Parts: sequence; structure tokens; C-alpha cells
Amino acid sequence: MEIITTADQLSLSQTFDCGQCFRWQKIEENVWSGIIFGRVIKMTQLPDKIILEGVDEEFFSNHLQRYFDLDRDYSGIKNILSADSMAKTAIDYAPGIRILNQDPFETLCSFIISQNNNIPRIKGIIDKFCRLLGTEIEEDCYSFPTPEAVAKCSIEDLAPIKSGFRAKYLLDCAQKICDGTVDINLAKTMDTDTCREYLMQIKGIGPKVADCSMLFAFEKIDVFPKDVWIKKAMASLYPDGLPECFNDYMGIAQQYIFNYVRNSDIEL
DNA sequence: AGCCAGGGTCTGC
DNA sequence: GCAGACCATGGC
Repeated sequence: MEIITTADQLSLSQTFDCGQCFRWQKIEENVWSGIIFGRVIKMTQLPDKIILEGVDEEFFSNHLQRYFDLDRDYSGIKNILSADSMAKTAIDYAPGIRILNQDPFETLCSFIISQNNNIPRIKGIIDKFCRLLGTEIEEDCYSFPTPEAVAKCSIEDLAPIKSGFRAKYLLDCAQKICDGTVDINLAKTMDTDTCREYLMQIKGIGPKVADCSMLFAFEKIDVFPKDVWIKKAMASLYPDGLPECFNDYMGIAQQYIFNYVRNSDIEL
């Protein structure tokens, strides 16, 4: 099946390579492979459409529509954010970024692993994590581990993934989800500030990891995750605070700016 | 070799 | 409430 769209509305490379997800793989130019909702999917970006393999209409409307945030009017949002000239520059740099709605447990684990870490190594640890505790769906393609599979482990069991001091945090996350201390569906119903405090019950989840998780998996777009790059950008580009036009779309604005300051050659 | 990375915890003021 | 040490690892 296919999605009729151009790369300025949904760019696979810009969306998959802006630091919000860590498991999509570039197979060749404009071709990406990923594992979501337990299924291996291949996507090919063409000038006026995206071809999807491994997907039928039902799977698309049940899962991918929301995963790619296709019901949100990004053109309108980008217009509003572009009232700020810096944001406009960041948007023009990568206009095809969309905020993904990913699996909550996968996202919590991914951003636990992200702490004090760099993106290439984050990807490597997550890959080892999936090979160790996920299930092989196809040849060399592993699902993300379930909370149950992780909760059974000891710290020593996780040694092969080389996650360092973060291993104990992964276990705590899985255990609190399995024993009901943290209820994913309940968290989704909470307002943003309540949800942040709620997720921070998990060891290894502070404000930054909670905000990234909420933005990329709990449908909260009113957060503004502050990593080292964004902190530098705010100090340099927005010394007097963020512009008012960000107010309704803080998380989306953040992602365009994060991508721009991290990947462009701008000096902060 | 040394600094840095999509930070958080723990301790001590 | 806030500063500072400390945490594992490997990319660059």
C-alpha cells in the first residue's frame, strides 16, 4: 500500500534520523526498515508518495496512521511556528520531520538508555537489548522486549548489552510496569505535569527522560525536553525566553530546533 | 588522551 | 532547593 505525500510533509530520513527513535534502519537510499507493533515494515520514499511493504489497510489505519501522526496538520503548525525566524530556519532545514507516536515501554527504555549517552551508542545498546530479550520475528529482525521479559532479568543478565549504570533503571522500569505501579494507559489520561511526576517514580527517569517519553509516546506535545543541545540553543538563541508562537506546540518546535542545532553547522 | 554524550541519583549544605 | 561528585561506555 502507499501514502500519498511529499517529503516536505513526511520525510522518512528526517523523521527517523532526528533523535526521537533509534531502531529504524536505512537499507538503501530512501528505503527504511523498521519493526513496530510486532511487524517488520519496509518503506520507500518516492517524490510524491511512500510505498509500504508488509502493511495492509487495516494495519495502517489501526497503527501507522497514529504512529506517523498523520491526522495532525503539520503545514498549519509549521506556519504558526515560523512567526519566529529562528524556528523558520530550523523548519526549512528539515520540514519533513513529524513527531512519532511510539510504543510507551520502548520509548521509556530508549530514553533511559539515552541518559549521558550519544545517539550512535544508544542505537547499539538498544539493538543488543532487542537481540538479547526480544523475539525473532524474521531472519535477524527482533521485536522490542516486553516488560515481562525484562522484569525477569537480573542486572547480570543485562551485562551483554553494555548499558552500564542504566541496567538497574531498565529493570526498575519493567518491574514497575509489570506490578502495576506504573500504568501506561492511566498515564496517557493524565495532564502533562501529573504524568511527568508519575513517570518519574521509575528510577532513572528524571524530567528530561519523562518529557521525551511523553512527547514521543504519550501524546503530550506541550513539553519542551531540555537536553544539553537545547540548553545551549536556548542560552544562545533565546536568552529572553521562548517565543509566544511556540505555546500550543512546544514539543514540535523543540524537535525542529533540536534537529537543527545538532545536525546543521550552526555555531552556538 | 581526553572530552563529550537527547541525565539522574545521592549526598551535603 | 541547589551544587557537586559520581556513574559505565565508547564515539570522536
